[in-house]
Amino acid sequence: MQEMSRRSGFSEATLRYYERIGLLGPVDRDPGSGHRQFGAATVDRVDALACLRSSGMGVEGMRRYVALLGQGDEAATELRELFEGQSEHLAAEVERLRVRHEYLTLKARLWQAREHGDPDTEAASILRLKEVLRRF
Amino acid sequence: MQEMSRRSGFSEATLRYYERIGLLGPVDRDPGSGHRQFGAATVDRVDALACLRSSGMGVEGMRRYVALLGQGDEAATELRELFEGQSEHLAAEVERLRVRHEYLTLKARLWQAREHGDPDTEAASILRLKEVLRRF
DNA sequence: TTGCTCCTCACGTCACGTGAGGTGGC
DNA sequence: TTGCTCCTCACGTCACGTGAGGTGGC
Repeated sequence: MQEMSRRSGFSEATLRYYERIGLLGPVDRDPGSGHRQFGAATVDRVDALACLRSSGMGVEGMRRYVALLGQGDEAATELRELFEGQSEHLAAEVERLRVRHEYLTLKARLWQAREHGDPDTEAASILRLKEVLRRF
Repeated sequence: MQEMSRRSGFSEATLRYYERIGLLGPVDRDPGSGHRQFGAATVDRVDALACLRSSGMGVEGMRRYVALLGQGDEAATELRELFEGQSEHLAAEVERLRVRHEYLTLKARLWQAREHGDPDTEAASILRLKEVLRRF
């Protein structure tokens, strides 16, 4: 369980929740302890779900993905489109986050300049911040 | 309002919520209509909040940021540390998302191969997927 | 015996979203 | 008059988080 959580980035609570609402399909249990035994197919599915979730897909979308999976190769076109769409979505998100990362770095530099009383670096940081803000 | 929402990426509902809980400080109003008039200082603050939110900071963290802002240069060290921390956090997140983006792209290619009955591309995609999964 | 990891179940929480009903200015 | 954008307020929602109380195997 712990390992699955680390691998996927989902919390243990989230994985239990996903199983409960049917996103994971049937999950085997250890007969003695009742602990979950995630099979290879479930691991693969959770990998995909983790990427889809990261790309902004919600629970309903993931339900749709699971439903398409159940149709196998018949749904190949829809599955391709689904992954293409989320891939583009995530690419755009990554780009936005890169800009915001630059902003945060510059803000750190700005406050460092103020911390040490360095007006030149401060002014330069402010200028570069304005550049970055244009890309918002 | 609309413009502020687009610029920041926050929904209008979120901006109203943030104002209500005190994150935005005092916001001017048009005397006739009661519509919000975001001043330059508020715009700057919302820019910063948007980047901090994107880097995973929650409402409590943003409250802390606003409190530090109120202390001005006295809190320069804490503000530098705050931005440095969130910057690193976001950098790591961007890296994780880049890997996941690659995964989604490969999955799209995989289903495209199945769609067109192209077993070579399918096999190649599966191999590259295994590579990507090692970087999870 | 003592940790450690896992379990279920009920309820709580965070960060907003939504809908009703209404207003000011082109 | 008709859109359009904004407003408030109350309630709803989504996606989990948490805590209580408990279990199996080193």
